Amino acid sequence: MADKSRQQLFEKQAEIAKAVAHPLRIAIVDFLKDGEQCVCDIAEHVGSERSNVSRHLSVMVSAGVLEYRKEGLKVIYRLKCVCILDFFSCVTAVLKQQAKENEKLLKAI
Amino acid sequence: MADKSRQQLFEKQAEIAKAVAHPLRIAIVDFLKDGEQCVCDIAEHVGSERSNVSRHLSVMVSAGVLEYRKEGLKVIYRLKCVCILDFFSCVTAVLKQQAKENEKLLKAI
DNA sequence: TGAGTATATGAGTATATTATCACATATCGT
DNA sequence: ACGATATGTGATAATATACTCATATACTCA
Repeated sequence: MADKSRQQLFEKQAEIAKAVAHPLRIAIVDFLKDGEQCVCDIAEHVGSERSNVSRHLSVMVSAGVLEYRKEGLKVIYRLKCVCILDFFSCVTAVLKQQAKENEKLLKAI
Repeated sequence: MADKSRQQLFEKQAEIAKAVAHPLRIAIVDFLKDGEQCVCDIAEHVGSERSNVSRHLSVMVSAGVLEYRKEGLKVIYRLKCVCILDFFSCVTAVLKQQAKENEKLLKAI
């Protein structure tokens, strides 16, 4: 039983991880950390088509990473849980470690 | 310029996120949080074929999430950066929020 | 009501990811 | 050197994901 629900937990976690495991989606989250934005402005900022961005946004909404509100013609998206930004500090830590290793390698040449 | 290197940063971050964006890989990381393990034991613990697990492991090594050492016949994997566990507290926070909302919904019925 | 704008979605294609099987490689003990 | 065991990898098929274009929907304002 614990096994089955553990499995489900892992799947749910994977869904959330997948939701931010794409360069464009990371760019979107990064943009939204400074405040909510409409699809239109997001698309322009990340340099992709609106329809594509719209789809990426809905993936992140499904995963529970983003939420939105409608305002007239526009749909405005924002981070649902700011804690998603912690994810990036974690990722950044991994990157820094890699950079440190590369530096060591370079010095060793 | 900042744009190009930003793009690269997002891609690198996505690579790391992808590395843990799979139920089996999350199960592996969860297993390894208690200490290093060989492929054999990991495969048994997560209930998958060794060759499959081996591939998942190498993905995570490439991304910089895991590292390994060889000991006789065995190859023993461990978390390279414990900070990857922070990722799970972040994901858990998202899940808890979702659970809270579902609870509210239930009560409203 | 009708033109214009923002967003979402269906369909199709291209690409990436995953699991499996068979086989290769490496290491150990005898 | 030989058999046994652990791990890694190539090839393939199944599946999932991403992007684009065309179109649908929803809202605003004149």
